[in-house]
Amino acid sequence: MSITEIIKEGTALAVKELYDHEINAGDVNMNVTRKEFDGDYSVVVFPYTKVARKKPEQIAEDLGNFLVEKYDDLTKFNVIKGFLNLEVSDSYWNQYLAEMASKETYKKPFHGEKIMIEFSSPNTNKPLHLGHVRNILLGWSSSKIYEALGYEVNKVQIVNDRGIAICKSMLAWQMLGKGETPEAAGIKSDHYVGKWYVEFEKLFQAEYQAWQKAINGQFTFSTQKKKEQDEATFFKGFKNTYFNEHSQIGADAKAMLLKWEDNDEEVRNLWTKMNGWVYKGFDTTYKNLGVEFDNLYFESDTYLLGKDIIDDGLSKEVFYKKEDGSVWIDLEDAKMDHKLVLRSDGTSVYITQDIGTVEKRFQDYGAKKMVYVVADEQNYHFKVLFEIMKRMGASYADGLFHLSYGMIDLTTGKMKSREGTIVDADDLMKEVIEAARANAIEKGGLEGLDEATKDDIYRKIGLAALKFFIIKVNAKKRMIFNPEESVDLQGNTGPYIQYAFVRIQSVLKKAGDVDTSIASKYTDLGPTEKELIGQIYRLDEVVKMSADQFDPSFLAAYCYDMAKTYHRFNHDHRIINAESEEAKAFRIRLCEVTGKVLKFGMELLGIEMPERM
RNA sequence: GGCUUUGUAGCUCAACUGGAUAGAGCACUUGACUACGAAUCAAGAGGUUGCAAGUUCGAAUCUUGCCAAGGUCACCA
Repeated sequence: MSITEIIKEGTALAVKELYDHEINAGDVNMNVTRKEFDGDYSVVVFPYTKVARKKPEQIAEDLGNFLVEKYDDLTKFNVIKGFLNLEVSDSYWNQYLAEMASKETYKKPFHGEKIMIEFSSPNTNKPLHLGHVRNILLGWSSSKIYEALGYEVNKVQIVNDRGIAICKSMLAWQMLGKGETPEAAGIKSDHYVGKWYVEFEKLFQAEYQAWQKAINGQFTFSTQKKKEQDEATFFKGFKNTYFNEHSQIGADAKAMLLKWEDNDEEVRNLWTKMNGWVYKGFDTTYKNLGVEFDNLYFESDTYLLGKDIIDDGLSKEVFYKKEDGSVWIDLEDAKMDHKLVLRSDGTSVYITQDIGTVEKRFQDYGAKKMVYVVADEQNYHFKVLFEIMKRMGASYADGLFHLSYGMIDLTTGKMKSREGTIVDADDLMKEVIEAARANAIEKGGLEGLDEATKDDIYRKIGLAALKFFIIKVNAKKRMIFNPEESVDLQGNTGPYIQYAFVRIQSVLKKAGDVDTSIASKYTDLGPTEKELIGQIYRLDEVVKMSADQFDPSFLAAYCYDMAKTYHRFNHDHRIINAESEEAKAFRIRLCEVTGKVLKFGMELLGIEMPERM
């Protein structure tokens, strides 16, 4: 039994024996003792004042005596106000450390359960940006965390490879590209397709501007404007209508989409070619980010799915049909709205294909847990989707989870493609690696290594800075991205944690072969040493919490705290020239385990550790 | 307007899910390298947790009402 369980169970037992009152061991209110007090764990005794009919101080005294008397691993206690501070024996910590040192890995063995996690899921008309980076880091890290807990994880993305957006890129390339290729243009291929998307927008805007000044535009403005509305505001709001009803180039793009749906050979060939460029570019970006997927779903394969489920749902009266033939679901009793699931012409909408796709995924893989990493702007969509699946009686409905994360703002405001403030993923990675390189060269410390090894280290440091900067923030919250802070190497950063690891490797290397078997004879653990073991002890709990809440930021905070404690430990204690052989053995072992835990934890965040830096 | 999320130090974020004097980093001031790597450590200063009530032995956390910011309410995806 773990020491925390002993304390909880023991407290429950004490309350039963001393005050004749049943409590659940799991409900015992216990936490790590704050630094300013003596002890390792603290039990809050206020909740027992009613059943004990005593003052909190007296209750704490009673419980403390009971626990220390009964359990050898609890050696001392002190009482401050309503808090019972317990001290764990050095031998317990020492034994625990030995156990952790002997483990090959901290990963749990496969237990048979499966989970599918969807993340990234880009559109194919433009390259990946900062928003995708947060998405990918959350998805990747969650995958690693579930793997560490013994799940089989299927990492998937749905590639939004069809629709009006890619047709815009295709049309612009067809009109102005003159058969050029990304290679010929010397541009990374996904950026090249993105370029044509921008070109389309330019053409469209030019056409729209001209129309606004011409007689048709002026007539529309004067007849349809709201009171007091000026011309600029009106035309801003009118853009979509113009695209759909008046624009020539808009009509051309839509015609192309129809041809695509009709399997027109020429359009399909162009589509295959340009999407191919995009995938090639994405592959590079994913590789540089250090992520990969197990399965891809393409929207072009799935966008027609779901209609049969709608039919099924109609017969089950989950849905209802309006007179015009459109199909709806009434979710008012779940505090939502009426929602369209099939158009009056029988074609599907966004949610229809999601209904079909979720069923397909369950048939493909059979995971009871299926997770969608998607920004919080789609909260309502997923609420509706999950409610529909529940009403359809899907066996996996309770295992559906929307890992909803806040969008990223820049210090200058929101990211908006129209205002050119999108932070590109490739550029960003390049910048952080360059910053790491410049800094490392300035600091020195990599003498004697060849260029390739150095480059690999710069890459690890730069990416650690970027990734940790993003993943340390609570996933649900909106975050502000400051490019300068994202390349910081000091303080609460990825490189700070890497540096703790590098120091450990350096110590271990210098120490050479040390017989750690005598570590258990070291019986005079200092506060910092205990604190460090106490943190190591929390590993399982933190991984579990990150998994349960689908939020790697807990793990990020954990790694940082541990690195911080290690740096202090390293500063306060002599390791190689310790005061005794036992102390040396113990500290070497503590270094080993801390290094292993840090590396393990950071790996779950998708961050690599360098041996030197 | 309905629903929803957020508001904590100058800035970026925490607070183990209701516990002790609300903690870190950055920036600022000061000290520590002939100690196993100073990308480090130590110290200082910085707070009416948006505002106001309420529940509780105890509230940043729960409830309600205001204030502010974001998201969403398409036969778009």
